[in-house]
Amino acid sequence: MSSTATPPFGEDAKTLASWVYDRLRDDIVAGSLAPGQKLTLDSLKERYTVGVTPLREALYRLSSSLLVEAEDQRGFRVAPVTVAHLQDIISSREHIETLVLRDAFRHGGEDWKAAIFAAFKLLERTPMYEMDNGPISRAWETAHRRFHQAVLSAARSKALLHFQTMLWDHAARYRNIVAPALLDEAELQAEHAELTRTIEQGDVEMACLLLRRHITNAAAPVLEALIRQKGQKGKSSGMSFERI
Amino acid sequence: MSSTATPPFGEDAKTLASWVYDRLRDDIVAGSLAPGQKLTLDSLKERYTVGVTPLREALYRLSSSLLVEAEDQRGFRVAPVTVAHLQDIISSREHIETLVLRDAFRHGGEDWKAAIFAAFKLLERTPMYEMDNGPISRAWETAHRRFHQAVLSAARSKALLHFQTMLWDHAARYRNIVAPALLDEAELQAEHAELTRTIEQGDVEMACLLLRRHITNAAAPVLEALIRQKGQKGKSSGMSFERI
DNA sequence: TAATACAGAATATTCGAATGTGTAAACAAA
DNA sequence: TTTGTTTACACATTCGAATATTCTGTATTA
Repeated sequence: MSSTATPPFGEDAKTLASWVYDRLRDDIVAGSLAPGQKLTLDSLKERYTVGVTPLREALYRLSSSLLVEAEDQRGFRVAPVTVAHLQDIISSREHIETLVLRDAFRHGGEDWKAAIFAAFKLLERTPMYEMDNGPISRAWETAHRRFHQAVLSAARSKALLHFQTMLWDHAARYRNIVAPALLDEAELQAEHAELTRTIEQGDVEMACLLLRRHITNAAAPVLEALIRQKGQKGKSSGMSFERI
Repeated sequence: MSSTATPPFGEDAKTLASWVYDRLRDDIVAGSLAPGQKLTLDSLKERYTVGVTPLREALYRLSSSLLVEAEDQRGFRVAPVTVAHLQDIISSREHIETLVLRDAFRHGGEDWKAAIFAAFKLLERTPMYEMDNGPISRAWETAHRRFHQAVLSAARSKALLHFQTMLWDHAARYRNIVAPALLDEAELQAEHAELTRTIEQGDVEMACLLLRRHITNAAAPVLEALIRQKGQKGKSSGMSFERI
């Protein structure tokens, strides 16, 4: 359930602070740390077996990308999940990714298109679910991310790419929390295929349109489910507590 | 030169970490901490008379907004200043602020327009320079920021407003570092006036066009000066060291 | 000469303990 | 009961010291 790896940092993190940052981000995006949940230093110390120093550094980094809320003298909590916020994320992604895609077209060459195709093929071979009604598979999440990254990779704007990454994490979180088993794999993959083909043909306008529509479509069931959830329970499922 | 206030936090910061964060951001944006400069914990400890803990927390926050570069086990440095980066900031601002302004038009009412007018009037009364050939006055910077904030304040998108704030800080830094005494006060204020008037009249398209042009125009002399600087000195003025 | 190895200094990272701040329960007064 | 006050506890913040890593200059070797 929770990511119970011990500090001996497995991958490329060279400090505890970076290691626990990656871990916290993943756990928040995956939903293992619930929206609105209070992040006590003591509980996190136990969960990740690190001291407060690297924890606080990681939490502050996450607060800058709005996945964590920090308030002076009152600690940290996981960013809440609201309909308005999801709508904001979706709409911002549509705008930003369109801008970035145009930028990518301006600077991308054949290698760019080849990388997209490779990422698409890899994604195609990766199943979205490992069990029925289970969570979205980690492997698919990675491949999906890589595909969209490849699509935008030719863009030069560091700033917009930075924003895109932030928005992506938020969108992924909503997918995982609200609609673990709600996505239509075939439909998504068809959209990826069409986007790949259109980019290969060099049709900027159509590609932007498709990307935008892809974001809308993929988010639609998530948004609907969230609206239903929020409508029903006032506080029942301790999933998300609103502002005090 | 440097901001030598002692920790007894003057304004609203309730922790040393937040206080030193504000201070560092201001000093980086003002150029008191030079681009590319190494930010040793020891030197910062002395400069601000705080321990390493709040310092590191503040530095990590700044690294998320790209004003500071952090590298594991190698500490922190002020983000370098480059022509490509400035161009990216300008172009991103044009795109993002246009989006946000459209959003503001969708949701803003008379109170919004009134707030813009008030901020404009305040800015009009604030002189940009206190001495000839000196730095841009703090008061003008604040009033200028407030005016542009007012223009965008009716927008609902938290995400885009967050991005806008980040970009603004970067743009302000380039203004301060590259072209302290280069801006044409009268021209800028004329553009502010025209923008205010156009928004009052409710002309969305024209307002977006003007805002975009304002960003371009205001940045132009800064960009030119930077290109000249970079062209001349390889390393002479220890102002900016490029990547290793 | 160039490349490598090493010692010592400089620096970054992390922990545990001390301090300060907010919060909720217990109590007192109205 | 309601309102305000105190107190005790939980928690966040911060420091100084201990540890680990990187950097710099010097010596060694091919």
